Amino acid sequence: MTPSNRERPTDSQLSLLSVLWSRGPSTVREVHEALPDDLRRGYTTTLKQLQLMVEQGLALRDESQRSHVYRARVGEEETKGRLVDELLDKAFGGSAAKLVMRALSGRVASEKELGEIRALLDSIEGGERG
Amino acid sequence: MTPSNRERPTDSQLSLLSVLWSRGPSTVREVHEALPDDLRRGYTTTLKQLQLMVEQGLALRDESQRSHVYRARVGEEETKGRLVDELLDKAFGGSAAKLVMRALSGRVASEKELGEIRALLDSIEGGERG
DNA sequence: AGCCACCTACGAAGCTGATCGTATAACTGC
DNA sequence: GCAGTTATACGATCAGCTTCGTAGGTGGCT
Repeated sequence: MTPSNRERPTDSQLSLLSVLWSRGPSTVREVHEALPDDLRRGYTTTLKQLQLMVEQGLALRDESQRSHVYRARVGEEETKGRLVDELLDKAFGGSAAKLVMRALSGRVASEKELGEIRALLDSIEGGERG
Repeated sequence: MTPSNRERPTDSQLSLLSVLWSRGPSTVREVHEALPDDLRRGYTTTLKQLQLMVEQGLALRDESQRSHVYRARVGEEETKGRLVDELLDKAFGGSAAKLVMRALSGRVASEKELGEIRALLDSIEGGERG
């Protein structure tokens, strides 16, 4: 039932998806303009990518207008979750804890973020014990 | 001074590095045999990969024996840390907390792991406050 | 109608990574 | 010394991603 089972975006596709996730349904031009400068290429490149993404099941498009409107077909949470899972398998033998530790030791997290993580840990432990 | 600044392994190279990290210096054959079945290709494929990895600065080799002995040139912690950082930038806008939450909500971590994460949080907060 | 701006479609080229086949060198045992 | 086994070296292929140029359609405006 989940429409997107095997589709994983490339880095470049992920940057377009990010635009779609944050802007919602958008034309090629809108996506193109919304891209950060360092990721923006030619207009037709953005177009082609979006077309490919439709072919690959990552996006949908509405052709009812002259300027086609694209929207993400894969969810943000789901997609990012998959990326994390992949990294987990590839590099951490599936151990989320190891990944978490590496993520936290590498970068400085704000106190607010640390608090959120604690809260998450609480909810996990609370939910699992009972 | 860090010998490996730009080298990031591909998925396939990462699997070879994992063998080198766990086995230590190894011949091509040893690496080849140590690979999990689903990642093992032809022998010459493993050979070629290791040769490329030397070229790219990911591995070193000792040619003093007939069977060359390869060892990782990049550190495990460092390399995995870089992979995490990349994902962080690509998908989580650099927010370690978001990645951590996704990692923890996706998979079940053991209580031991959760405890370790808590300890890590403690040490971060303890170290940062004063 | 004619022109211009903007749109989509499509194909080509360049690059990288992965995989393998084949050629060739070196050791091992008889 | 020869055969067989095991190594390395190297080139070729294939596939996928990225990027762009160009062609052709559509709409608006004068």
